Amino acid sequence: MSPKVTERYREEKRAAILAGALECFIEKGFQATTIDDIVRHLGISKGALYGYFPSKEDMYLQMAHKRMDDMVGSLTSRFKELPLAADRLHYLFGRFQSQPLSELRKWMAFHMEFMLYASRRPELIEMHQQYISKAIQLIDTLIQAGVKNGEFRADLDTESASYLFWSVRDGLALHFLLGGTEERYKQHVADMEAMVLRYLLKTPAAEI
Amino acid sequence: MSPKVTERYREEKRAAILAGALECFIEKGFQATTIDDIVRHLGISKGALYGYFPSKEDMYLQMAHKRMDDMVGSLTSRFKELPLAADRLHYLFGRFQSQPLSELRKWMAFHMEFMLYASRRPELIEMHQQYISKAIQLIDTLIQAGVKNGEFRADLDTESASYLFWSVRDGLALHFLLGGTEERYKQHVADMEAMVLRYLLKTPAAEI
Amino acid sequence: MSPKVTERYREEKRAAILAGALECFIEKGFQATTIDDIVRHLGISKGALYGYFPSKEDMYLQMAHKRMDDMVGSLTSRFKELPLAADRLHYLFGRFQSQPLSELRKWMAFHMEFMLYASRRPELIEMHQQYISKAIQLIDTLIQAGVKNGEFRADLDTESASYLFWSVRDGLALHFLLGGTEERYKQHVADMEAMVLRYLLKTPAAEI
Amino acid sequence: MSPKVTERYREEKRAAILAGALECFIEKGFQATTIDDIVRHLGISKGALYGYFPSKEDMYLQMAHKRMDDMVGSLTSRFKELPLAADRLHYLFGRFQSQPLSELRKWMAFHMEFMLYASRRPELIEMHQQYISKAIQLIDTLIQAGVKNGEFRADLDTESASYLFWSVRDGLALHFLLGGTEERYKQHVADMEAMVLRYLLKTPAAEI
DNA sequence: TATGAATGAGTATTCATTCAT
DNA sequence: CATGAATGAATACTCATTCAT
Repeated sequence: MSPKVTERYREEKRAAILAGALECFIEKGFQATTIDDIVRHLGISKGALYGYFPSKEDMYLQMAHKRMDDMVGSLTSRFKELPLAADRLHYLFGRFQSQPLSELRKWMAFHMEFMLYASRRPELIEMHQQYISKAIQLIDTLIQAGVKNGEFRADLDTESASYLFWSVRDGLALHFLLGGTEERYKQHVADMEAMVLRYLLKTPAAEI
Repeated sequence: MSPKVTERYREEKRAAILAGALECFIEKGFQATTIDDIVRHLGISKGALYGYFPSKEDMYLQMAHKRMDDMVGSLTSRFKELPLAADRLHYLFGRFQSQPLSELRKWMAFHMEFMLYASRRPELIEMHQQYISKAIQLIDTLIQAGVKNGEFRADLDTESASYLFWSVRDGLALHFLLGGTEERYKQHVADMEAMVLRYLLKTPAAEI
Repeated sequence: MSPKVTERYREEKRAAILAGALECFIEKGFQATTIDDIVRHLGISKGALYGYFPSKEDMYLQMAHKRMDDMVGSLTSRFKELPLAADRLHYLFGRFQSQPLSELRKWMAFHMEFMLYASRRPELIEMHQQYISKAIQLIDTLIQAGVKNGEFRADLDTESASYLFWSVRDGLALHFLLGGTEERYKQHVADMEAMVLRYLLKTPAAEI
Repeated sequence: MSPKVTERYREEKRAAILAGALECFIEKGFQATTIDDIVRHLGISKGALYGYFPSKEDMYLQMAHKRMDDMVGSLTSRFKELPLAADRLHYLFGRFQSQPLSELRKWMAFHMEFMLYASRRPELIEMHQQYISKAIQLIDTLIQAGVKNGEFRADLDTESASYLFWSVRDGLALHFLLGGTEERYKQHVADMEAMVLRYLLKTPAAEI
């Protein structure tokens, strides 16, 4: 009869379990992580975990969505302070550069395993498209604003450009998944920024 | 009793097994493919298979190497007929575009599974670096030739540019792993070519 | 604070729980019905349920007894209005015939599951004998009355006849557990009545 | 390349596993018997068992069919030596009587668990009807022969009578599942024979 | 009394690899 | 060399029951 307290408690516990499970997944991968790993890590019982999530797969899905929403939310709010499209992009590349490589690798592995997993399950593909389109739209909107501003070329296919943006970024992370130095990675991100801007900007002379 | 014949026979059988296994891996993925799947597909016995390969993992590794060597070899010989760096790149993008999406997806899934697999096994990372560096060097050499030619900008970090080249390409494939139309994919490859060339070429005005 | 009220309340709640649990058991079977199913069906909490019954098994047992007592009670009172043994039997067969097959099946499954369950637990067997003997005695008494009346043959082993009566009845239900039409079932019950009467009656010529 | 030897070996092993599993099922029941119980009992590995049967359920089904076929086969061949329908029935009742109660109980429990199990799985019901109809037809044919012979009444619904026959038999076994003495059981079987014959025979005077 | 979160033992099935024939 | 029967470790999920609030 006290839904408020219980509800809040459940929500917190739920989040705690998700966080603990994420640590496990990132450390060992989705498939390699067993339910026993997770409950041991969290210090709870199997039954407790299953009281909050119906399956391992479900935990995985909710986690991926949460991560994307967090990223989009954080960027959206930050972008409000940056009126110029080029500045927004620059901010983004700065975030890419400042993320430690070790962390990027784990995220990338997590993300890839999700995609691989989804690619064998037709019912997850639709859900994944929604997931990924949030990121595409974010950049698409950014580039459209840049075009309106007069910062970027008017003849751009903005959606395609958004795809390319994420492609270089994800492709680069992919190549650093298994090796490469922090230093080299930063260099590549810088060059990537140059390449992307040269592609978007009206006057190539303006490039870095 | 002549060792040559036996040796040749073994080699052919070995290649046949690898080819059959590859078909299975591409169809179902590495983990999902069982040894039983492979021997059933090939019409041989488990014992026979293990007479040629010590483990499933080993088959996987040899296959990945073979694939890369084939690609590099095929491109290297094709490049001899194309003196201009820009033409070589154009040829490459043409290959990207003409590959059916369904096939690309399978290759990408195969490739990703390999990387994910390697990322959890430190002993495989070194081997993967060699594997990947073959592709990097191919493009690095191509770009260096372009710089020497005077086709490309002299201030390029050619290795970095090579990384970016493969990054956009692989990143794009990654985004199309789970969905997207053939048409849209081709459009993105075309835009990708524009972006890369705009980055490499001296006179952006020269771009498509 | 008056114990009477509390006691009465407990008794009613207890009966309500038993009734709700019965519905679940009949619908899904004893083993397949979970405590969660029952409390969900009743809209109460697990703790509440365990405040009234020490275990799932206990609920099961009490339920079976109640059912048998109800049946015997109902028949006993009905029999008072039927002086002739043959009429009493005819009434019984009428009840068998008029019970919808779908309902009979559920009862039969319930009954069988109880027996199977008991057959693996020696401590329940004694209890089951009491349970079953109530039904046997009911018919035994009926037949003895018929013999005294002069309706039935004097050389009958009445207890054995009572066993046979229930055997045909339960065996028939058993055969219809998994299939068969309502129509066919009624036919069999009619023939069953003919067979039983032909066995009990002095003058076979008197049969239907 | 030696299918004969292998085939025979597989068949024997298959039968041995079935026999061992049956012992376990009869001892503990289908659901209560774990795969570990069975392999421990047989002294083989789990993998070996699953090389012969795809699932526990499948073993169960094959076993039930084999048992029925064996019974029908054995009776059919025995009946060839008994021209009179009444003798055939008498032989059957003799078999019922001579079967030790302890064994009957186990068979009955096994049989009941099968039915209960099937009653919750629509896809098994059809299969069960075929299973049971073999027994019904055996007796139906027997009774029809008796009618033609002039031994039995001409106005019988022979199929219905066949149902009644098995009903008394199975119902009796059901009542002795949980208790009762060997002696009492034999008495009931004898009375059952009397009841059934009195029902079938033209001249009741001819009974016992 | 009522609640419902937590417990944790229990189980069918898969599959890479071996090895006797 | 080839065969394929055998091995056995590994793993997600269920549910009757308890007990702190």
